[in-house]
Amino acid sequence: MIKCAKCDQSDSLMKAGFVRGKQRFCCKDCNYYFTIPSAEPENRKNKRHQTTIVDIARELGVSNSTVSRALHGHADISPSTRKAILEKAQELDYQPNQLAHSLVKSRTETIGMIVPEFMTQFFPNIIVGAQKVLTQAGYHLIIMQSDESYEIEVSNSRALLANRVDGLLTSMSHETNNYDHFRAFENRNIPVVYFNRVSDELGKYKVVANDYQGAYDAVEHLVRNGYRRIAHLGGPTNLLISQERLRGYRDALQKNGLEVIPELIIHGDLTVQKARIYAQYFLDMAVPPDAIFAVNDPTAIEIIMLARAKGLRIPEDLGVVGFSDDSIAAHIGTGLTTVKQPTTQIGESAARMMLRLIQGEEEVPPPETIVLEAELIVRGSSVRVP
Amino acid sequence: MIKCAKCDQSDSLMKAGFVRGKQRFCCKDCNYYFTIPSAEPENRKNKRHQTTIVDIARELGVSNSTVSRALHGHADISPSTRKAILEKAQELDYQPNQLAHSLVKSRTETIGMIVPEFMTQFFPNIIVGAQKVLTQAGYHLIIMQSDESYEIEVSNSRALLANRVDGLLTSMSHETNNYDHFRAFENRNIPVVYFNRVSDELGKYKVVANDYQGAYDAVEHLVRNGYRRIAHLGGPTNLLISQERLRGYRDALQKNGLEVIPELIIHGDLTVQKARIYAQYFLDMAVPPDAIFAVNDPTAIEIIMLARAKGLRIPEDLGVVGFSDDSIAAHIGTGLTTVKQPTTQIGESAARMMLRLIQGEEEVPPPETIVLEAELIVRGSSVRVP
DNA sequence: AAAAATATCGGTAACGTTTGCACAAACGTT
DNA sequence: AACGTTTGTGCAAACGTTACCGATATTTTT
Repeated sequence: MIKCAKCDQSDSLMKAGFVRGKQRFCCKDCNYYFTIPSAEPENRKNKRHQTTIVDIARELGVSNSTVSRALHGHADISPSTRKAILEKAQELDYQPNQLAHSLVKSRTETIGMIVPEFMTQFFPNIIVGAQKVLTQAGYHLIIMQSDESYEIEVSNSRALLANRVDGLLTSMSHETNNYDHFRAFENRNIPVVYFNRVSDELGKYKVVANDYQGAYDAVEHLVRNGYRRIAHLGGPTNLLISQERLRGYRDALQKNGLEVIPELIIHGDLTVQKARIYAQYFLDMAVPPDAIFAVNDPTAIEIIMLARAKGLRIPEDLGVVGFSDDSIAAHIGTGLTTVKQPTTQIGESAARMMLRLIQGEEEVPPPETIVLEAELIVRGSSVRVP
Repeated sequence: MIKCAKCDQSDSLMKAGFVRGKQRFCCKDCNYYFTIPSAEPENRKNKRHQTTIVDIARELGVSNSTVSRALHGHADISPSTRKAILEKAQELDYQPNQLAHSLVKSRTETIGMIVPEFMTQFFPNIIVGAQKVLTQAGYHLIIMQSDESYEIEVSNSRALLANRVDGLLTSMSHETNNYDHFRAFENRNIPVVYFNRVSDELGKYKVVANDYQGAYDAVEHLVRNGYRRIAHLGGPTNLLISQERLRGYRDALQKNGLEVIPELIIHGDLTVQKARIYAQYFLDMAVPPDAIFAVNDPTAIEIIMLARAKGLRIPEDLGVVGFSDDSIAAHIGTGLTTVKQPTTQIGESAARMMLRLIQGEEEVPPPETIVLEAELIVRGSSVRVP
C-alpha cells in the first residue's frame, strides 16, 4: 500500500502526474507532492567517488579556497598549512578535476587535431612534431581521425567544439567541400591552424610544404633523365596540394620546352584503388607515357607494381616519381624517387603558430602562411642514362 | 585622487593590504574595504562568449530547465515551446558545453587510449577498429601516444584521469615496468582494457593476439624449409608479447628436434637501431645462424638490409621471418614472411569489451582475456627448396 | 459542476573549481 | 601603546548543465 511520504497515511492520496517514468502522488491532507522513491534510495553514494578539494578541506578543517590555493602554489598560504594540505592530498590520492577547472577558467589547455588518416607515416610524423611542442608548453593534444570522411570530420569537429578545446589543428579530408564546421571555430574566436591539406577559401593561418617547388623539381628531374612524355596522376582538385603540385608539373614541363598534354593528367582521390585504375589507363594508351609523376607514394608504388606486372622495366621503360617519402619508398625495388616533406617540422610549426595565436598579446594577429621547403629524394625509379 | 567607493570622500582613507597585485584601501568613516578597480572594468564581457542554455532561456522568457529538457527531447515539454527553443538554439548557434554536462553527470562518454607509437600501421589499424565500435555506441575516443616513453605514458594517463574519461584502452610502452599509473584507474573503478602489449602482473581485461601460436608457426615453417640454426631477435623481456613469442620459438624448435641455443637469442627493444647492432652480431658469429626470427617487421627488414649489404642471399643463405605484416612487408625484395595479427579485430574487441564493462549490469564482470588468432603469411624471404 | 488527472513549466540545489572580497590576528612602527 | 600594515583564511559567487521537487494551468472525468 502506498502511503504519503509525510503524514504516512494513504487515504487522501491522489495521483498527480507522471514524471520521468515514475508515478507522482499528492497527499490532499498535508498538501505534499511526491513520487514513489526508487527501490534503492541510499546506496549510490561513495560508488566511484573521486576525492575532491572539498574532501581535503573537510579532513583538515580548512576552507576549499585554502586548499585550492595551496595546491596551486599560490602565495598567501602559510608553509605549515600548505605542507599539511599537500600531504593530505597525497594520502587521499587526489587528482584534480580538469572538467571543473576548465569550466570556471573557460580554458581547457587542450588543442584538438583532426587528420584524415594515419595509415601512412605522414600524419603520425606531423603529430609527433606537434605533440612535442605543445606538451612542452603545457598543452595537451587530442587527436581524432576523419578516415577521409566529411561526415566523420564534421562529427569530430563538433565533439572538439563541445569539449571546448582552446584551438584546432586540422588537415581536411579529401571529401571536404563545405567548411562551416571549421568556420564555427573561427566564429567563436577559437584559433584554427590548417596544415598540409588546406583550402584557399578559408583560414588565415596555415602551414604547408612547398608543393609547387617539390613537384617542379620532381618533373624537371624526370626531364633531365630523358623522359619526354610525362604523365601526372594527381589528387582531388578541391585540395590546394593537388592544385599546387599540378601547377609545378605544368610549369616544369613548359620551362623545359615540353608540351602539357591534357590526356596525360588525371585527378584521382589519393586511394590505391583508383590509382590502379588510372595507372592501367595510362599504360594502355596508344602512346603511353614514359614517366609518371604521382601525387603520393602509395599511388606511385601501385603504378610500379602494375608496370612490373605488365613486363615494363623501371626505370628504363617507365620512370616513376612519388611524393611524401613514406618509409616504404626506400625499400621498393631499387628505391622510389620521391619528394620528401618536412613532416615533423610541419607539426612543430603548426603547433608553434597555434601557441602564438593563443598566448599572443595582439587581438588579431595578421594572417600568416608558413611554407616549408620540400626536398627531392632521388632513387632508382627515375634515374637512367639517356 | 582616490576616493572611498562608498562615501565618496578621500580623507579617512588608508591602505589596507596588497591583494593580488592591487592596492587595497579601507575607509575609516564608513568602515568599507575595497581595492581600486582595474582600468577596464566593463569590457571583458562578450569576449568569446559561447551561447549557453541560459541565453536561450532569457531570450525566450522560459527557464533553464525547460530549455535543457527541450534540447534533449525529454517529455513534459509542449511541442510549441520545444519548437521555439530548437529554433532559437539554431539561430544563436548553440553548441552544448560538454564540460558542464560531464561535470554534473560525472560521465564524459569519452574513452581514452594510450598507444606507444603510430609510425607503423599496427596501432593505427587498432585505433580504426576501436573508433568504429565506440563511435557507433556514442562514445568518443581520444588518442594519446607515449612515444615508447614511460614518462610520457604516465603524463598522458594523468591527463586522461584528470579529464575523467570513462575508460582506458592501453598498450604500454616498452619502458614500462611500474604500473601505478594504470592502477590509479582501476582503484577508481574506471575500467581499463589492455591490448597487445600487456603485462601478466596487472589487469583483468585484455585483448591479445596469439603470439605464441604465431611464433610457433613461423619457426616451424623455417624448420620445414631446411633451416637448422635459427636465431631469435626478441623484444623487451618485460612485455608479455616478447615472452610469448620466445616461448613459441623455443617450443617449435624442441618439438622439431632442434636444440635451443642461448647464444642465438637476443632481446632488443623493438627499435631498428638496436636491431642493426644485434643483426650485425648474429651475422658476424663464428658459426652464424642460417635463419632469424625477428620480433617485428621493421627489425626483420633491418636484418635483410644488413644481410644483403654483406652479400648474403635471401632466402638461400639466410631465412628471415618477421611479425605484424606491416604494409611494407609485401614489397620488400621478394616479400617478407611474417605473422599477420588481426589488428582491426583487436581494436574492435577491446572496444566492445570496454563497452561491456561500462554499460554492463553486473558490478564486477569476471576477468577475461580474449586471444585472437594470428596467421602466418609466407613470402619469399623464407622459402627455399632444401 | 466540481473533482480528479494530466501536461507543462519554474525554482533550485547540486557537480568541483577558482577567485574577488572581507576580516581577524599578528606584526611593525613610531 | 596606538597605530597602520601584512598575513593567512574564510565566504560566497561564479562557470554551464542536469534533475529533483513543486506549482500552476489545462484537460478529462464523474
